[in-house]
Amino acid sequence: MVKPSIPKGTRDFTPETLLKRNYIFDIIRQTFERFGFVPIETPAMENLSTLMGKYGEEGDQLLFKILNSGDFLKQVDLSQDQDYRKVASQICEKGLRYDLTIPFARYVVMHRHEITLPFKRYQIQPVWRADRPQKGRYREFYQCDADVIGSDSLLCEAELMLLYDEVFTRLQLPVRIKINNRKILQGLAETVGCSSMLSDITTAIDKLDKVGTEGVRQELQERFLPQEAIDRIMQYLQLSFAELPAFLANSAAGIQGIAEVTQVMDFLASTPLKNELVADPALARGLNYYTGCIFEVQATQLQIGSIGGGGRYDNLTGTFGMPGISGVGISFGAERIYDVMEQMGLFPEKITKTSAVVLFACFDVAAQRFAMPLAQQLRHAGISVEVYPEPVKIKKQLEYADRRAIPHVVILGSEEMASGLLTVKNMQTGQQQQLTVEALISQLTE
RNA sequence: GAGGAUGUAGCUCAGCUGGUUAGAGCGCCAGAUUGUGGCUCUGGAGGUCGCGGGUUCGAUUCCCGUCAUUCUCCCCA
Repeated sequence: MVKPSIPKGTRDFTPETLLKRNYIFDIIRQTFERFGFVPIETPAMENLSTLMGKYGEEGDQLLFKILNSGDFLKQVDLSQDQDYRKVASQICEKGLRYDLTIPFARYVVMHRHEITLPFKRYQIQPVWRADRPQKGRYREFYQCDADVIGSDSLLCEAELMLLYDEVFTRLQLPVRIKINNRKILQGLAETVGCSSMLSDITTAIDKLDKVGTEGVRQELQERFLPQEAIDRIMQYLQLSFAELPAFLANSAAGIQGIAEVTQVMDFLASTPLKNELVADPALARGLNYYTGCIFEVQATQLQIGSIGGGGRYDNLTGTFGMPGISGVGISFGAERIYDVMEQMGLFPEKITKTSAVVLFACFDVAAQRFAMPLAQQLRHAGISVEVYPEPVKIKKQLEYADRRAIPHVVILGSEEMASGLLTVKNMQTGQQQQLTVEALISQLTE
């Protein structure tokens, strides 16, 4: 006998869980479509050549690689000591996708002739990372991405802010949306005389919420920034957005970044958000492919890290031979949104219930045969119906209805078949009535 | 990659400084109620104490190893 198990960091979803997850996905999907995004899907596996080198050194390590079929050892040169990475590249040509952005870039290039720019796509699919699982972190998890590719306009950024606002409003989950611009951070790096260390600075600043100002200072010291630069960065972190122009006055990039954020705000001037939108100079985001505006969403009532993020990237398709295309996108962290909503009790009561509204409980096979056309009649009236498949004791069948939270049970035996009147039991009140099918239907469809 | 914690019934866990038939709650099954769920009562089933080795007269308990799970850091969603 094999002890049943699933791989580390993966999950089965129970009906209760999946009904709640789908509630979130449905709202996100509907909102994407309301903003004119169209769906695509890409394969779970991509060629490793598509994925490798796109997520940094550590990213390559975190890719799940798929062993070639057939006699994969035939190709391998084991005559001398080899780096395992080299061997891996000889025996694996495919890998599971790590995110939805790179496959999308690949998709755009491959389908360039059938795509009309600007192209607005959304994609809700699982991704895989060979990471060590932790609380709220899995090896298989879903991403919900929407990107606009082929437009430089900051109206896209503004609309994405409205999209975030709409989704979290519908989920009744209060959030703070932060916006900043990579060029502002670049301006900071220039201003403190460390342009070449931009990514060190952004990864350090990114931890501000987690480790505090002293933690950031320490992080910067470990990354060997000059003391003077560190002092000025600490000074920067205290600034409000309004104070940035003075601080970044000598950086063309910095001024450009401020202008971009301001313009996004201008686009939103006459469509106020229901949630908080703040320009936050301290917002960094680790990913290095962002080049313009960057966003992050946090739940305001719970400390749980970000539940969404995104930004503008230039030239994402460049590595696939299609340079000069700019895009901007956002992502929803479905797993964390779920956790927050669960903790705050935001899932509507009715989605946690079973789908069936009526159960037919039959005494014997004759009653079951009698029930079949009645069940169909109810179903055609739009009512979800189950017929209990075994002619066992009514006690047993009522117990089943009780556990599945099915609100109505039709008890069917010789008496009902003779009279043509159905015995309908309301499982909440325990009361029973004798009804014709028509009366039952009209009662349930009121 | 580094460090910690935990593995006992289907689930959540108790089990004293090592001691003879390893317990509880919940769940499950049956009955009280042969055409009626929840509540109650009665009875019942269910355990290689993760696995391997060691110490001992004796190990669920102590030691070592191993596997699994989980948490923190790194990184990320």
